[in-house]
Amino acid sequence: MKSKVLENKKRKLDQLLDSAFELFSSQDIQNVSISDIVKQAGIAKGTFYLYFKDKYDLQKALIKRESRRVFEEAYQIYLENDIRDFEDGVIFLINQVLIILENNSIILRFIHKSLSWGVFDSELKDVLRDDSFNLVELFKQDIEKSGYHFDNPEITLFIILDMVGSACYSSIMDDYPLPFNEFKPYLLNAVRSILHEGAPK
Amino acid sequence: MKSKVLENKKRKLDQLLDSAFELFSSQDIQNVSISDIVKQAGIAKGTFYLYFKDKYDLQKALIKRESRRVFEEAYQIYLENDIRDFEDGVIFLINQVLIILENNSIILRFIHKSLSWGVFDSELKDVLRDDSFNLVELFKQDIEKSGYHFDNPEITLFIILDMVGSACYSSIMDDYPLPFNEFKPYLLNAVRSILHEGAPK
Amino acid sequence: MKSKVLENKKRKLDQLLDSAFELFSSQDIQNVSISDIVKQAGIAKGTFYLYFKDKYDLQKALIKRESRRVFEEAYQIYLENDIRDFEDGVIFLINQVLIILENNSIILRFIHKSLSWGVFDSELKDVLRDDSFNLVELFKQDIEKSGYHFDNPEITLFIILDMVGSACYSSIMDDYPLPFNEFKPYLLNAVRSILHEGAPK
Amino acid sequence: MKSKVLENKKRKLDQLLDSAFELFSSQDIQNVSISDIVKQAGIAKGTFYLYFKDKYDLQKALIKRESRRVFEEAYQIYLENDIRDFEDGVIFLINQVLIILENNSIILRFIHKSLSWGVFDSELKDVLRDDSFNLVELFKQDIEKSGYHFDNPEITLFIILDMVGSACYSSIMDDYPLPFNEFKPYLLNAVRSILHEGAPK
DNA sequence: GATGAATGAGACTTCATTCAT
DNA sequence: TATGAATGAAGTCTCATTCAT
Repeated sequence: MKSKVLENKKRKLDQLLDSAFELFSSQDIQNVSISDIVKQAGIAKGTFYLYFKDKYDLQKALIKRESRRVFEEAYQIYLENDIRDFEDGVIFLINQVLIILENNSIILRFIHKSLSWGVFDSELKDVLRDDSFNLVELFKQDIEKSGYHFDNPEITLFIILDMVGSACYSSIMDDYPLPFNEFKPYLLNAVRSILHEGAPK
Repeated sequence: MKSKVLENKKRKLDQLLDSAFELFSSQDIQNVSISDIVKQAGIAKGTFYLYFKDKYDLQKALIKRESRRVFEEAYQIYLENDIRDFEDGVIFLINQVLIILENNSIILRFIHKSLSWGVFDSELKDVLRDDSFNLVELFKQDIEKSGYHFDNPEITLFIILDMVGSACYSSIMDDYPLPFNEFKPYLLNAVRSILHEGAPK
Repeated sequence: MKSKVLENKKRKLDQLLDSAFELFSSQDIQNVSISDIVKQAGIAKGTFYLYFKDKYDLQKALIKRESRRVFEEAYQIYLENDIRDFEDGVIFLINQVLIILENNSIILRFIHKSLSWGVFDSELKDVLRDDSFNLVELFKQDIEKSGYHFDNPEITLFIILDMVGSACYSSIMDDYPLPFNEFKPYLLNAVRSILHEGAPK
Repeated sequence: MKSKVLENKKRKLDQLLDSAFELFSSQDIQNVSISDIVKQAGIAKGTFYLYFKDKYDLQKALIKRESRRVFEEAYQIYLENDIRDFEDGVIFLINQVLIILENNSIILRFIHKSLSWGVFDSELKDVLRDDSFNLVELFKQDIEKSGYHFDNPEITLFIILDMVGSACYSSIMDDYPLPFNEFKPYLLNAVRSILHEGAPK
C-alpha cells in the first residue's frame, strides 16, 4: 500500500542527493543553483523543498552520507587486514582513506569544497562519533591496547585528521607541492612522527 | 601634477581594499556584493571596475596584502629575539603567527574564508617565495646551519604550515576541539614531533 | 450508517470554516494559503477541494455565516427590550451591533478585510433579505408603525449601515479619529440626524 | 548637465506611477505583479526597485498623488463659485468630488481598492492636512464664519467623508442600491441632515 | 577618470491544483 | 471519500555589468 509511495520518496531523495553531489563536486557550491540540481535530477523545482530547506540543508545531508561512506569503506579494509602494531594500524587506515580519496577525487573535491562553509567540521564530528561507527572510541581503545600514551588522544586524532585532510588536497588535485604518490610518504611520515611521540618508553 | 593623480588612485584603491577586507571578514564572501563594497568605500559603482576585474580579483589582491603583513610582522619579532636553536626558532616563529592570528581574528577569519575559494593556496605560494621575503629560503638556510636534515625541507614546511593553519582555525573561532590556549601546546608539540624527526643523530 | 458519514462531513466543513476564520482575521486574506487553512484544520490538502472551489468560495461562505451571527444576536437582544420609539429602536439595534463588534474585533477585522474583495456587499445583500430574517422588511414595518416617512426607506437603511460600518472600523481598531467610546456618540448622533429627517411633522 | 539625468528619472517615475494606476484600477492590487507594472511601463524590472521598496510603497505614492488631484480640482471649482451659505458650500464641494469620481471611475475604483489595505486612511490623513492644502482647517474656518456649531468639527467631517466615500462606490460601480444619479440626492440629503444639526438656533 | 541610473538574467521560494494510492 | 507527494508557473528581489553624462 504505502510501500510504493515510500519507495518513490526514497528514490526522489537519492536523485536529489546524487545530482547535487555531482554538481557540488565540479563547481563552487554557491555557483550551483537549485535550478541546476533539480534539472539534473529530472525533478520539479517545487519538489526540492519537500525534501530540503535549502541548498545548505542538502549539503549537510550529503556530507554525512559521503564522509561516512569513505570512513566505513576504509575501516572495512582495515579490519580485513589483521594489523597488530598500533602505529602501523593508524597509518594503514589513513592510507586507505587516502587511496579512496585519490581514486575518487570527486569525493575529495566535494569534501574540500565543503570545508569552506565551516559546516563540514561540525558534521564530521557527528560522523566520527556515530553510534554505529565511533572512530574516536576505536582510536582510544587501540591506544590502550598498544601501551601508547597521549595526554589527550582526541586532540591528537583531530590534529592528524586535519593535517592529512588539508595537505592531501592540493597534492591530489594540483600536484602541489608534489604529485601525490611522491607526496604521500612525507605526509605519512609526519603522521608517524606525531604518533611516535606517544610510544611507550 | 601627476603625483596628485597617482595619490588619488592609490587612495581609492586602498579604500576599496579596506572596505572589502572588513566586509569579507564579517560575512561569507559570496554574500558581499560589489554594491556593498563601494558603498562602504564611499566610491561609485562604476569606479570599481577601473581597479578590479571583479570581486575575486580584488580578493586575490587582499590575500596577498594581508598574509604578507602577518608573516612579516611575525618574522620581525623573531629577528629581534636572537634565538639560536633550530627547533625553538621555528616554534617561536609559528607561535608569533598564531599570536597575531589569535589577537586579530578578523585576519584569521578572512584567510580561512578565502580557503573556500581554493584561491588562497596559490596566492600563498607567491607570498612565501617573494623576492623581498623568501620564507622557504630562510627555512632551508636555518636547517643547514643547524645540522638538521630533511629529505625535502620544502615539503616539510608545507605540511607544517598547512597543519597549523588548518587546525588553529576552529580552535580560535569555535573553541573546538579545545579553547586555543589549551589547544596550542598540543599543536606546537605536533610541530616539534615533525621537526625532531630531522634532528642530527 | 449514513448519518455518521454526514456528521463527519459537517465536522470537516466546520473545521475548515473555523480555521479559515481564524487565519483570515489575523492576516491579509491573500497571504493565507490553502496550505495554512488545511494545516490549521488538521485536514489533507486534497480534501479542501471536496468542499470548496477555492479560497474565495470558502470566504463567501464565511461572510454569510459570520454576518448572520452578528445580526441575529443583536436582533435577539433588541427583541428582549421592548423598545417602542422608532428612532430609539434603530439606534438601539445599531448600538447592539457595535457592541458585538467592539467586543469581538476578530469578526470586525474579518468583515473589514472582506470588504477589500467587493465580495462582502453582494453577500450582505442576501443576508439582509434572507427569508428567515429579513432586516429590510423589519425596518420598513417599523417605519410604517411609527408614522415616519422616508422617500425610499431601503436607501436610507443602506446609507446608514454603510456609514456606521465604514466609520466604526478605524475607531475600534486604531482609535482613529477617536477611541471608540468617545467616537460612538458622534456616530450615533449622525444616525439620529438622518433618521430625524423622516420624523412626522 | 545634471538636468538631463533628473528629467529622465522623473519620467521613469511617472511611467511607473501611470502604469501602476492603470493596472491597479482594473484588477485587484494583489493580482498585479511588479512584472506587469514594469512591462506596461516599458521599463526593466530592476529599475522598479530604484524607485520603490515594493508594490505597496508605490501604492502609497499613488494614493497621495491621485487623491490630492481630486480634492484640489474640486476645491478649485468651489472657489470659482463664490458660494456664501455654509451648508450649500459643503454640499457643493462634495458634489464636485462626486462628479469627478463619477466621471473618472478609474480613480474611484483605485481609491476603493486601496481601502482594502487600510493604507488609504492613513495616507488620506496626510493629504487632508497638507500644509499647502489643509481641508480640515478650511472646514473649521467656514463653520466659524457661518455661526454653526459642532462639538467636534473634525469628527463630523470624518464621518461625512467616510459615509460619502463608502456609499458612492457601489452605486457608481454597480448601480446598487440605485444608479448614481438617482442615489446622489439621497446621499447629499443625508449629508445635509448631519450638517443641519449644527445650524444656529 | 568618475559617476550612478538602468538593465535583465536568474536566483530563491510559494502555492493552487492534480492525481495515484 | 480522503490523502499528500508532486508539479511548475509565477512572483519577488538581487546584483554584476554597462554606458551616457
